[in-house]
Amino acid sequence: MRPGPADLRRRMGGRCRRWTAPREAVLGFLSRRPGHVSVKDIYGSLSGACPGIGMTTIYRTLGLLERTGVIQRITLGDGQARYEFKPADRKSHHHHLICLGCGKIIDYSDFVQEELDLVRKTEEALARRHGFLILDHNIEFLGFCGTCRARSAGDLPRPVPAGVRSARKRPGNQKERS
Amino acid sequence: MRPGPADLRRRMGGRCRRWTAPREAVLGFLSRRPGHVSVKDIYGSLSGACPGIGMTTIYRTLGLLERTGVIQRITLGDGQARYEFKPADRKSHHHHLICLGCGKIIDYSDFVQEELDLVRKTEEALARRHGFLILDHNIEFLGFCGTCRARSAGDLPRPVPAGVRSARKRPGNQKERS
DNA sequence: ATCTTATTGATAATGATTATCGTTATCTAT
DNA sequence: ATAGATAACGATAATCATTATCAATAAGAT
Repeated sequence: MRPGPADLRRRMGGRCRRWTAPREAVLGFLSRRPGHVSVKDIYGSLSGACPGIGMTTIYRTLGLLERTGVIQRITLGDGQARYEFKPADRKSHHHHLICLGCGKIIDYSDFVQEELDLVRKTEEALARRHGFLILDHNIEFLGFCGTCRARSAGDLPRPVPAGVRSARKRPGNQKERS
Repeated sequence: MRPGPADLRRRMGGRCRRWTAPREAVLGFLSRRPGHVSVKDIYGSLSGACPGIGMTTIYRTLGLLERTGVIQRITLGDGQARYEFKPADRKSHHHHLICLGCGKIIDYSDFVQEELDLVRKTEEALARRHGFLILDHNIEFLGFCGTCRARSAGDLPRPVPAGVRSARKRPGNQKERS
């Protein structure tokens, strides 16, 4: 079942001094909404749960949630960070499949077992060889989805690369920053 | 041996109409310098090879090189894109090990074989299941390097998360558009 | 109910990346 | 070599995601 307010707060452990309406609203929204959410998505969706919430507060709260480990930050290179709620159970581990044509993101969770084997082995070796403590990992596949494959069959030298960054073509731009 | 001007240009195939001094300078610099280079690194290093080159040109050239597949763009989330030359040979395939404390990046190329097995299997399944054409993949491990482990032994609730994003604490910020 | 101070939010500042647009220089054809 | 068409350059202004400030507000402790 979906986590309630008390559960959400509990997940913060002693990592914050005060639990406020904006924090409840942001975390609640993320926990309830699957997928990769941008800051503007959040801002635009909180008029009900927390009217008058400011962008600054959202950014600050996201930073808090991220370092607490309750949410994950994802940077695709389109100049805008995305956030994703991390369910408490380990089962929901997944990775991303990104279309370079339209920017669509697909989550997949196949081969989790094989992946974990590889990852565990790699982690041990990296720890031994470089003195690193591994906490997390990301795997992403880049390519073209069915629709984009059909549309752009073999015209590589197009003016704009087409890529996750295609979003940049519009108005201003990011910064991407990563 | 290191690729010469003619080699560099050849690698562009028919993907650009004219070969110019700025392009030669940017690609030459990247091909010669290992690691993850920022736009400012490039700008600051080209006073010799191409005096007077403008930021705009650098950005445009990087975009061209990226969609041609000669270089790879890396976004770590610190608001600044990095670029890396892709050697022609397949041997140099590697991934990144990122320290959340100081942002240091270590390249590693262990377990390439196991990784390739996993990747191939995953690619086939994803292609079948989602109609995707996979072109590339990225794997990165996040954690703390030896130095940072020692320094911050167990004081998680620190004001600033410490993370790749630590760079953001300084002056302005990204936008990490990546 | 009162007090301390963590949080908030309006506003200005930052800085990476793009859009413009007149100028320059690469290639092609002569 | 030379001339012409136009791809590419570069100075400058514009965008926009993210941060820094700072006075006002409100959680949580006493």
